[in-house]
Amino acid sequence: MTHIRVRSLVVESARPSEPCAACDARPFSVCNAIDQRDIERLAALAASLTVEAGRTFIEEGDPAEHFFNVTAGTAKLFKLLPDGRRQITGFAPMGTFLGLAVSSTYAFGAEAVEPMRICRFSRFKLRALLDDFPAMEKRLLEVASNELVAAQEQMLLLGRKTARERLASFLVTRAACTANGATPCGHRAAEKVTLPMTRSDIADYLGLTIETVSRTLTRFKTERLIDIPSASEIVMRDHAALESLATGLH
Amino acid sequence: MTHIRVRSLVVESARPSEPCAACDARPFSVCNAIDQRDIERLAALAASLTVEAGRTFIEEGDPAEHFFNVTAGTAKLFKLLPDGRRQITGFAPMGTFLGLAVSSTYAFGAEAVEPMRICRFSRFKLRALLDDFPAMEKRLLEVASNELVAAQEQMLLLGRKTARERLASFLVTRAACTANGATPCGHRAAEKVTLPMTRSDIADYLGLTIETVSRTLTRFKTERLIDIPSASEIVMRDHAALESLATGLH
DNA sequence: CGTGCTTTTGAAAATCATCAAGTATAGTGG
DNA sequence: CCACTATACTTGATGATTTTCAAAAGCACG
Repeated sequence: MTHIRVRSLVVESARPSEPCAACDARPFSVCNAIDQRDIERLAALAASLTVEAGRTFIEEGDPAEHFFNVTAGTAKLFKLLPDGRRQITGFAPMGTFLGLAVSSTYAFGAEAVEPMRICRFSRFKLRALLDDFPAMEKRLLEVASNELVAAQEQMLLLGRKTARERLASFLVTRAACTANGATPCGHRAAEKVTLPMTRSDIADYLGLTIETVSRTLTRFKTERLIDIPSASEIVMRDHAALESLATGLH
Repeated sequence: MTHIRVRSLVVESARPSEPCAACDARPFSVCNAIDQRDIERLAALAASLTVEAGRTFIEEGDPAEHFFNVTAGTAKLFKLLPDGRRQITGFAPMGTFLGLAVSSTYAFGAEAVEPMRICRFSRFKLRALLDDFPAMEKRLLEVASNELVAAQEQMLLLGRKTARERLASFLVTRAACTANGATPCGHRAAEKVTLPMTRSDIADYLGLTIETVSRTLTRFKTERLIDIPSASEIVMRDHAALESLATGLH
């Protein structure tokens, strides 16, 4: 198989190997706003790419030529300061649409946390297509609205919550959004939370240091709020306590 | 961290006293996506209200029955924790569209910083109207995208910037967005920045305490970066230095 | 010219960051 | 399969920025 390097990602096929009609991520993405009979038009625009773990596939400040859709795996979205300080603004699981912006350059970077598959669309062509599919534009507005709400919640966390509250919030949200089977963001609280990201990622997401993340999790463990069978697995032992911590009730 | 809760707001007229066609805020708002000849349909949905300074006109968690458009004055948008900790997630100047959300309840509160005029729309009716005006829906998506970018920038500030950097960022952004005449968010850097909000508001916006805000501004003054003719007026004496501070260059 | 509010300033305290080892864990090649 | 190395994670001691507590100084308003 010939891998062609385009900037920092690997192009596996110009045509989606699994066309939109059979896409696993479709039920969770804006694409499902397009009817079965029209889906071919979307598929014609899509390039399916593989991104290996740790690879940056959107570079902050680069010309924004594409939209992306995460079809498998998870990405982290981040912004950097010149001296290297990093803020992860969100994690993008399967179904996430990326690249919404009016600006001509990307306002954030994106890097694969785990091996990923993404769908890439020409910004220009997808914009044109959107004119024919107002339903998809409506979905995009819904998605953007939801992200805005999530962003405000995150601002509350970053601006006003303690380290303990931040970690509790993170775990509770993760538990609600953990992929149990296929659902990327269900509502049932999971017992076990899988963390595909490193402590460093968590720290940069919560505005803390890795040491504080580690210490806080250890303390949760000694307090019997969680178990830590492995570094990337957390078992919620006292979901109620964590939730009340997360909402700021000490 | 003052929290005065007032439910009702002052309704001045069911019909806009200044109809949409002659609205000062229209050039800066999503409403200008609607043609002159169709603007009456929008005006028919709009109720123009006066909100006195300090009044809460959106209560977090209340049923989201309306959209709002700020036609004069400035609002602060915020989220609260049960113990009163507050995070201001943004300031909404003239032209801002409020209430975008899929949820049936408001995800944030809104309170007038200065005397305001707002346009109120029934969520249900405006949604219906939007189906006839895809251009306005497109504008809404643009607006939401821009706010998302701003939110990410704010997360970087809250999660990773020092107090000095936060204040510098705040002043630089304010300078760029200060209403010089009519433009609510121009690009020319203003010398003088007017701060309609209190130190407490600034603190809650930047994730700091009022004391830290005050001390940091005083230090900027002794360092000749700014002048503070009055508590609500800041003169940028060294815009370049503030900008490099804001971007994290010490 | 008080009265109540916001703002400023000072001193002490605390949370979280930094510096520094030490311990798992995973991936690699012998 | 096992050592070996690199990386990630944990734990401890110290330190600094920011918060908290406290009080004085400005300012607006009746």
